[in-house]
Amino acid sequence: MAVSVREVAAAASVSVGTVSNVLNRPEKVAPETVARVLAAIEELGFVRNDAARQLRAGRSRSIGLVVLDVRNPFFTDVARGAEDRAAEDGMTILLGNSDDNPDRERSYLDLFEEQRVHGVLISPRSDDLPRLERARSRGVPVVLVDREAPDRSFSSVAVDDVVGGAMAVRHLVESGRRRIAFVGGPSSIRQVADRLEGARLAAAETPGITLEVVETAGTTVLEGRAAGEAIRDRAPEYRPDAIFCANDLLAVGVLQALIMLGDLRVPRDIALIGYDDIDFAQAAVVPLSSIRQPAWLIGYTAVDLLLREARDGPDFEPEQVQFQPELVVRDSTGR
Amino acid sequence: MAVSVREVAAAASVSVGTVSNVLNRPEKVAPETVARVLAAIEELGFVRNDAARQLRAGRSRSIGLVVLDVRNPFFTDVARGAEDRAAEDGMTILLGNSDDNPDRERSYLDLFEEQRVHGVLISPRSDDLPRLERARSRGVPVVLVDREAPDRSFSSVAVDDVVGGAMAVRHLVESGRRRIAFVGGPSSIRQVADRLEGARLAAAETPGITLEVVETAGTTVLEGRAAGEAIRDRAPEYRPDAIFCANDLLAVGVLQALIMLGDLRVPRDIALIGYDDIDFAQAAVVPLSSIRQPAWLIGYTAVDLLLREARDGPDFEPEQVQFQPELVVRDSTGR
DNA sequence: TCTACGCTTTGAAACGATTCACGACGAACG
DNA sequence: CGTTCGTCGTGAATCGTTTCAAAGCGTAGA
Repeated sequence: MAVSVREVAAAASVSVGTVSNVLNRPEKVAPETVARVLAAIEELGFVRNDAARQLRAGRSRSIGLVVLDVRNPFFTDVARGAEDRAAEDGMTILLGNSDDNPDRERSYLDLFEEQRVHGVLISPRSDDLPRLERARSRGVPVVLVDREAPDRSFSSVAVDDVVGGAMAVRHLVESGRRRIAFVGGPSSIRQVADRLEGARLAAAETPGITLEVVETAGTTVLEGRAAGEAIRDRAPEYRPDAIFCANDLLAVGVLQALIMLGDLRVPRDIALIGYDDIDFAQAAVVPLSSIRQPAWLIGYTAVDLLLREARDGPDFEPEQVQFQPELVVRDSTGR
Repeated sequence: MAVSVREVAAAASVSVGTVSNVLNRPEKVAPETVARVLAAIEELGFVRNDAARQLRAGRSRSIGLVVLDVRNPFFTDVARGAEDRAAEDGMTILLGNSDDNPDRERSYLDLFEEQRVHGVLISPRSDDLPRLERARSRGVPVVLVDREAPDRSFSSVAVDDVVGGAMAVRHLVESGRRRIAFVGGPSSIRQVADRLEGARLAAAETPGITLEVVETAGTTVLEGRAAGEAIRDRAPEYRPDAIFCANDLLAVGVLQALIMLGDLRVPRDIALIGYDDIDFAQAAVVPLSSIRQPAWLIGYTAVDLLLREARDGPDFEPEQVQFQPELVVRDSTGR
């Protein structure tokens, strides 16, 4: 059924070795022979079998990427950055999304290991570092995305979420807000926990500021809407005067609840700030203030580190790249 | 370096065949032996080499999916549907995005063929059907997503974009609009062309309706903003009183240009309707009317067809599934 | 005691591309 | 004319898993 090098070789009256050379090192083969082999390939419709290739090579030409949620534009931007850098070296990205589920995360890791990927990029949900250690000890480079290893044992590309969280709350406080609510969860997600920590630090800087936590089960628009409805339905005196959402998706949901399904005004009654500065933040009902992260660059840099680690082998020195978040002020916090 | 079945076999004092059986048909092996082999696997840290597995099996356990743009939430939803259905059969989705670039589309197809994927889902940009024919003739099932084959020679899952386009314009006309602009492009994208065709049909139904086409180079928020700015900057008498965008991303961009960067009011000055009904449509500055498509279901169904085709072999009868679009009215068309 | 049967296990063959030591050939050189 | 060198091409060995015909072994029935 499938056409193999052997048949191509027969058709072109050369050996299989020559066919392989035409495919991989054409300059080593006489031009005339190259032409003959290419003609045979064309005629027979030969397509290289990547599995056989990989088997021989020992590893594949792809890189695994596990993200928390593909539906979040932030992560698709990261993926694009990764894809672009990978393409420069003729590599491919295998994209998996864990949905913040440790089992899914693990199953993607297993899958990637079986595929003998060139390396794994992961924004690990849980603190399953031992597992990552093991992968690495098997020779699979691992780069942490959007998260740093506690002991700097892994390379990582991250943005300081504690600083970002503090930025957001400091901005709210400076705009005159006092009763702040943090909407986000679950706290098992590192990003969420860090942003909250930053928020706490910033809140503590000024006396009289209260910081309440409204925990959500996830970070989607839907969950944001639910949290927003809960806040909207409180008696006015129990409502916060500002909300900081762990990401823009949540903020969009909160916005829907407050404005569209309720009759609160943003920012008059409640100020709102999100995180990630996705494309839609700017076009929201009330343009959303947010904390911007260089998503594309994160992905690009992560693959870059990964490839360097793969090249240098086990004596590679892990490297931590840290980007700084940036405050983007729009109407939702009362410009 | 890497641990192979051979070493596991040696460690457990069995043959390689038995190790393989433990992995694939444990019920055929004596329980005690299974335990011994599993212990050896655990101890040596054995990980199956998928390349070798595939080489033997002849094809991989993944399905290729080429989408036009991963940044469009519509397509990530399709991808999620596909992933969910694939997972039911222990398969994986390989995601590639063509960016509406025929070269990229082709290179992903090549890649998938080399990987010996189980099949390919594609929303083909160009009319490169011959290429798809060829892939299929090599035994790779192909299912068209969001597009139908002219001659019904391929299975497909689609939504009738002509009907959807007509729906949108009919709604605008019924709301009292007369001078309609269609924003979208390039027309080489089938979805864009079809939606425009539907728009033309609907416009022709009522005398006195004009339909102008504002062609864009792509379907992103950015391009929408550019088109919106061009329209905004016209003298009032040359402005349309309604805009139909080929997708929600464009509509969001137009919205930004009209309202945030300009001072036109939606829907008072101009009504606006998009397409896809992505999550953000509802939370836009002015909640966006749109034409909804069952994205997740499209992906799910496409994989389902694909797997059926793979099972039934070459005598499979191509099947066309067609979903109906649905009008969602929100403020942007003046509810 | 012998045959038949079922349950386990065995191990060589196969999948297809790549590699590499080696051979063939011709040209250049002394 | 013999030697050396360079260019091309060869084909067996290899990667790791799965498959499958066959064999080993114990038990039950004849």
